[in-house]
Amino acid sequence: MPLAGRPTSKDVAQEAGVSQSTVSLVLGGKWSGRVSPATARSVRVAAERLGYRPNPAARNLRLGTTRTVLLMVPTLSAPFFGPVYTGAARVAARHGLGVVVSTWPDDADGPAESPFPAPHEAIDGVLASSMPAAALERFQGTPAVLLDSGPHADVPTVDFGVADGMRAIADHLTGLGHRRIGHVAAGVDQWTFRARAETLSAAVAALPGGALARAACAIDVASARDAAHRLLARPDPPTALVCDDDLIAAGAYKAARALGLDVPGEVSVTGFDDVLLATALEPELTTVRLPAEEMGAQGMTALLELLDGGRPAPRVLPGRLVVRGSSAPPRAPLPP
Amino acid sequence: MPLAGRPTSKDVAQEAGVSQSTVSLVLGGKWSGRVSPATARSVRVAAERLGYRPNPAARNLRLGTTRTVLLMVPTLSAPFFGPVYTGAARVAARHGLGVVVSTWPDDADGPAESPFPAPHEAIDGVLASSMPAAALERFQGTPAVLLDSGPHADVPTVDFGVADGMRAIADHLTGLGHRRIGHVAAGVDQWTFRARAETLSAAVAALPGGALARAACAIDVASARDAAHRLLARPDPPTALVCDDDLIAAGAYKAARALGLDVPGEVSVTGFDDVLLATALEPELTTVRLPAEEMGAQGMTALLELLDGGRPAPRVLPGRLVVRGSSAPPRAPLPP
DNA sequence: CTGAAAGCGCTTACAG
DNA sequence: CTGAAAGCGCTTACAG
Repeated sequence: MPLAGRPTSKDVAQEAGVSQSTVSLVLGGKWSGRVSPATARSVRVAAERLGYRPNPAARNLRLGTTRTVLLMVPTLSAPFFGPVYTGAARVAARHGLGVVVSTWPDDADGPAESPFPAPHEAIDGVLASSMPAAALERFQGTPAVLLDSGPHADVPTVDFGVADGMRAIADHLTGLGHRRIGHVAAGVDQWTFRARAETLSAAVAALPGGALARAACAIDVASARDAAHRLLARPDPPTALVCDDDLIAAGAYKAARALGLDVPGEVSVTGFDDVLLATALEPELTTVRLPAEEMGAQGMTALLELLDGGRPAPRVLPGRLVVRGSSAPPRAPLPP
Repeated sequence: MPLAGRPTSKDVAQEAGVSQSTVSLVLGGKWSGRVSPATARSVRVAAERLGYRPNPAARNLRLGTTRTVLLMVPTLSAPFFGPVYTGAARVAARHGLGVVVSTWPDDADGPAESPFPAPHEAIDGVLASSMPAAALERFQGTPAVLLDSGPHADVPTVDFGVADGMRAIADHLTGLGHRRIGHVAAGVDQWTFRARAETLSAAVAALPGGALARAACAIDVASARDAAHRLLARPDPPTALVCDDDLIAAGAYKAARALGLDVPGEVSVTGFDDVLLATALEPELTTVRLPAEEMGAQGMTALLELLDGGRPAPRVLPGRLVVRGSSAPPRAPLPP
């Protein structure tokens, strides 16, 4: 019972010798012209002496709003979500709102079927990022904006121009002369990865002589390394590995090195996202920069609009191809 | 006014033709033996039909607890905090608590002096990680545990054995034969970095012929690269760079490469933390593994103890030296 | 088995 | 300038 024993505004009132409503007026900053300066001062002194802090639950109940927004993400370990939060928090702060982050509850634990909101759902709205296809029901009744989760009929969305980004990668590589492409694909059930796979498939299929091989992996270095290794060990290995994520590209680098293949001399590698890791790698990674912070900001803007009773239009944020040192023309094939 | 118009338990009661207290009993799962199954069913149906969700603010006020804990971190962009969250959330879930994350508010925005808690402080307790020296006052009155913030007289703490970890790095390098050490130091006002600097200084000072040069940087690749470059460009360059963070080590790699220096052949590099990046780099990074997830778990355990009225003892979690490919004996000095 | 009522701690008309 | 009172939406004794 952590709040038990905490002083309330009533205690402060008693200490200051005034009424509870006067305390509320003074500490709420609405006293000028309504309470004498001397009384206000004594209230402040009493509050300070008692270490009084208003009970947020009471205030939230009374006001009908918590001025807090929840950002839901699949994981906090992916570097992508830091900037999303930053962008959202920046816009929120400008409107006097706080942002709090949480991850999808592990369905392993606890009764998933509780009709009750999780406690941290004492919030005004939700920004749900990179949602697994299903999980939207949890928010019925809570204003929500979907980030990086694909188009949706009923809910406002902010997405990246993933297809354009993937096409830019494909164009870049085929422009360099690559024809045998390997796709090291994130085996994750999210819209963005489905869109990446479909776009790449279509782009390579449209290419005379194009051939696509695909290997799926988890979004971690070891799993990506193994998947890339499978592709590179084929009898007709790809000359370029298109990776669904910068982290996956790091795994591809490792696979190439293990096979004694130079990047980009013997195999080109591309990433997706342009997180910090992209420039920490050697060679620096050709990738598509996704404006994560902008996604957070636009998402929060849309949510504010929604909370205001508006119907925010879907937004799509273009990615941008960033060519660095990991892509080059394929080595001329040796005569058979 | 996002909550306006939402159905309340009163609406459900009316819809089901029962009293509000019966609704509360049924939906709260405390009805068996007190409400007839038929009534319970009709309440559930009515709640479903109206899309009723209990108001968490009312429930929190009534119960005096939110069953939510706030994890405060300096930034969400550092990969270190993902595992801290995971560990804390795991322990919390076991006790029916939720964890929510937030960053230190940018003091730039807003009136820092508000006597009111930020809205997201509708919580039972705080896990404050890697605090800037000052910021503790914000929690007066809220049960708090300090993570990675150094010892504290009044507040329970969980810390890493940073000094031991740094000594292990120093011993490893001096054991290899290094004498001229460069410290690429995080210029951040946090206990952990002060402890790292002091320990390294002492270790090198205790070493016959030991010499330490230090350059400070921000915790990002570019800033670290510049700092490392300054050290390596000295007339008597260090043969080993001790970096305060794995990310800083990535910058040191870049500086070495820019100067044509092989790692570890011509300069050894060590990191700290052992985040994912450490094994994505080439060569893989010698570093100290800090058990971040364990810190989150132990911190939450301590907080639960505190909420239970206990006085949890300070905890120190040992780091572990992980030797990989980035450290080697120094090249024998050429005769003068 | 069911309902009327108290009360959590605030904010804000309203009365004086 | 100040205070008494209503009410936000719950949970939980208590009475019947």
